Amino acid sequence: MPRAGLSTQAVVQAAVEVIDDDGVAALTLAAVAARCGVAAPSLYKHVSSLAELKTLLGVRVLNELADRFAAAAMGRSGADAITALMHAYRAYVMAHPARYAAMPVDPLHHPDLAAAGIRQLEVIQAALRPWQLDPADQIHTIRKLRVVAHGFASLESAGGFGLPEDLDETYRQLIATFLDSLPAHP
Amino acid sequence: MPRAGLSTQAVVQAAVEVIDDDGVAALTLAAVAARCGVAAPSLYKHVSSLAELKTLLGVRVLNELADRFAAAAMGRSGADAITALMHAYRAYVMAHPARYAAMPVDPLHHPDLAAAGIRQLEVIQAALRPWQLDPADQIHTIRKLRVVAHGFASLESAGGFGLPEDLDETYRQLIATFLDSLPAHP
DNA sequence: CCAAAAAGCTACTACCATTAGCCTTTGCCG
DNA sequence: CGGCAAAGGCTAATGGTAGTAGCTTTTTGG
Repeated sequence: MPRAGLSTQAVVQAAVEVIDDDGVAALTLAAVAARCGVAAPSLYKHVSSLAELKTLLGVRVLNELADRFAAAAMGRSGADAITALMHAYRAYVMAHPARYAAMPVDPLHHPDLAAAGIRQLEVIQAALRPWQLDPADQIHTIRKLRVVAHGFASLESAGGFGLPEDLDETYRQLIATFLDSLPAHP
Repeated sequence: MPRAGLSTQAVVQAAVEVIDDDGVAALTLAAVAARCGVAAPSLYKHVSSLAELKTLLGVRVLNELADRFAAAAMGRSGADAITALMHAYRAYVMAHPARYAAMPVDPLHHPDLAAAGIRQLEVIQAALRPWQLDPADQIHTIRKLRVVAHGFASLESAGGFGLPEDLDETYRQLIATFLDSLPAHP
């Protein structure tokens, strides 16, 4: 019985590979165990339940997207930074649709997910700084940005748009409309 | 062994009640059978599989939302009609979040769902008629409307907005921004 | 070098979808 | 009105799922 050398993060990594290959519905402990070369009950040494594995997967994916956000915003400001953020969001979702489907939509309500969710928020807040919005306006603005990015990305990744062509143009118009809705900034 | 008097539509109705009560994750044949007062295998006389039941549920929900759309648009035109449609969308989702979660996002790709999906589309097309958009613009415009309505409603119904207050204002702004992005009409 | 913790395993339970095959009710036709 | 076939229930069984219990082996730390 040689030891497989697993760890919690290795199990999460296997879960990512399972959903990348076969979709989020194929995420079972049996599939993860098979990929790790281990019997299913052995996973309980590293993960307390399937629900916890899904939460850990959520943390992983939230952080991955926050990294993309930070990279996209770096060295840009104003409308340029916002545009880059929104394109980074869409690019991530299309590159990893199953991971996006595994990303919880309400991270702030779960203690283990909140930190990763806040990382994303902070990047957006920083990008909006040039507009010097008052706190209430800032909340509405961040919400609207999320609505546009999440709405478009979730529809696109789920095949919700009938015709595949011209989606770049639709998204470009959405970003332009969102930017137009912001007050002028110095 | 008195007969329960089931039918396919009665089974779908029981499925609606199951998800309304316990969420979309609780939709199992066992739960539906219990609500019908019947053993689980008996459902196969009316429904060929759980997957088919989910499709039928999707048809039901798509048509229900299309009905709301039609009712909201009736007797209105222009920006007034669009505003009413978008509020009807949000109101339906908040009244029946589990049904919305059971609504397929890509109905046009499934033959059994396409008709119901097209009903929704036609109501939106009719509401946009005053703008006399050319076909390409019409596609982009309908997509943008869906992005805003679906993005907001799916985030709200999933608890994706941290603070509950002022959501009416956020949605109002989104609708206003969408309407501003349309060309002026006569 | 040994003891204890960590990390595997098998065996088991409970629940799920689905199939097979049986039996009773229902409705139609002679 | 009788009977027969179809329809709509049922139980039993299969294979897949999450999770638990308890055992064995490996690793590690004193």
